[in-house]
Amino acid sequence: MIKFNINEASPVPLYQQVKQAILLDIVSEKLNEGDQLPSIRALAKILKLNPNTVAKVYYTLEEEGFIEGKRGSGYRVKVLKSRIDKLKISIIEAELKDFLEKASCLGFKKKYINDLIGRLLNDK
Amino acid sequence: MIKFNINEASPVPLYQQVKQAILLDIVSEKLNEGDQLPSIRALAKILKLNPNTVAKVYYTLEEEGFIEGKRGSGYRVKVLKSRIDKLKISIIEAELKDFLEKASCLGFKKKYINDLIGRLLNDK
Amino acid sequence: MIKFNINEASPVPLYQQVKQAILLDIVSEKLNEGDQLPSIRALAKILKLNPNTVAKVYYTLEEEGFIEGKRGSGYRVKVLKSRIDKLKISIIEAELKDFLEKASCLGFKKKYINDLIGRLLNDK
Amino acid sequence: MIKFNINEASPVPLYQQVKQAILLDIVSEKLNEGDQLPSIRALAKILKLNPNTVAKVYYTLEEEGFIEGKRGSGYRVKVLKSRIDKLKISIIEAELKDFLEKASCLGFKKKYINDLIGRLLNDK
DNA sequence: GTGGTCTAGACCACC
DNA sequence: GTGGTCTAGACCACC
Repeated sequence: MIKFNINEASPVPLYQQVKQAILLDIVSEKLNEGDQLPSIRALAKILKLNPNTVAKVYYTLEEEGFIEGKRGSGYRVKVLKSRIDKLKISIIEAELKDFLEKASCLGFKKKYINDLIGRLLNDK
Repeated sequence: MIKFNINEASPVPLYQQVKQAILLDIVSEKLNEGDQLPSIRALAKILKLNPNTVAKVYYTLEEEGFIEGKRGSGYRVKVLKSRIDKLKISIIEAELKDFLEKASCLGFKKKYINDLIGRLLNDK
Repeated sequence: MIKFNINEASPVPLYQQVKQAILLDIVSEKLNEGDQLPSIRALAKILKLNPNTVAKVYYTLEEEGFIEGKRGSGYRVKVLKSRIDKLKISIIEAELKDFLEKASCLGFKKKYINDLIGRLLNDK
Repeated sequence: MIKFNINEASPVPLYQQVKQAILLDIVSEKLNEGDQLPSIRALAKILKLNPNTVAKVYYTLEEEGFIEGKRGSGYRVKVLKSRIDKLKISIIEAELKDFLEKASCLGFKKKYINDLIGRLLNDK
């Protein structure tokens, strides 16, 4: 089951939060080619959202080619392994650049960051 | 002068983007205790925003204790060095945890991440 | 229905007057946990105020933890009985201290004040 | 010396706060007929206000007949004992009515209020 | 329908 | 000049 951390107070629209959660599961291969997604109504019930909001999620994911809907049989994941691998790398590099930029902006030295990373990586 | 990268298309409200930019300059000590901020109207003109929007930025920053305004004489930075140091560390640790969680969620191994960090840290 | 005595001429901002009126009804338990407040637009119409002004009232009451708003479904009262009881007492004691201080400052004797209170209390 | 509790954050304009403080001293007979008031500039310096603001105070107090200014010799208190006595009583009665109304609005019983008053009156 | 953000522009107290 | 309040009215996400 997909893990949704919906944050009501966030300025990010709910439908985008839901979309990101599904996308993350596709990219991390918890959801795979051909997997069935919950129905709009079912997911709306689970997340306590209006079905319109969930419909918007599926509609935009379909537009972007990550899932595919058929009348009467719901939505299924539809995505190439090669596309996922590219996405993964571009996501993680962008995130890391972001982090390093912030760190340098706050005045942290390479050594401090390296130590911190070492510590947190081994905590896990 | 504060660097503002306002993103009109972002779901993050403009006033929060401006607020974050100022906060970043306070935390990174580009803005220091006692420094005068541009007047509401002046900043509004620079950023091509409505004065009300900038007023909201200053008002909420004041509520959170980072700046202080006086009738007739504008806003000034008002923040303790010790508070900044704590903030810095908590920000960078939270960002890093976020990043590492995403990385592990996407299935990247420690080694891969470590190599990537090494590469990007030395690029700079 | 909440009773609003808005005084246009007062130096107290309109939004604070409205806020105080609502707060008084919460503290005096005319408004109770879970009660729905009128929508921003409805209340603005009733009080002949701008919706922004009423929004500010609700926003600040929410910040202080007295009411809670949800997108699409409006604001509701959200306050613990125990908090109300404490508030009541602290309000009435502060008001009374204020009054007694003024009275003593103006040179009224205990006896005079006591008689006056006795008279006014029985008038009611 | 007059005691000024100026509250910068209050919505009550500063000039009205200063005016009230002076008026209270006149009514409580700490300032008496003929007493010299500090000069506009002197008072402005003490209160860290702009001289314009203090000038407004004196100007409106003069308009209302409580003080009188002469070119070259500053302002003096000018008020009849009978007027003060009437003022005193009307002030204290209005304050008390206000207090009792709030108390009854908050649901406090006569007995509770009486006890509270008894307690606070004897504290002093 | 609901609240949240935003613009344009006014008036006030204070400097 | 400065900030604080307020109106009129727009557009968006969500119900």
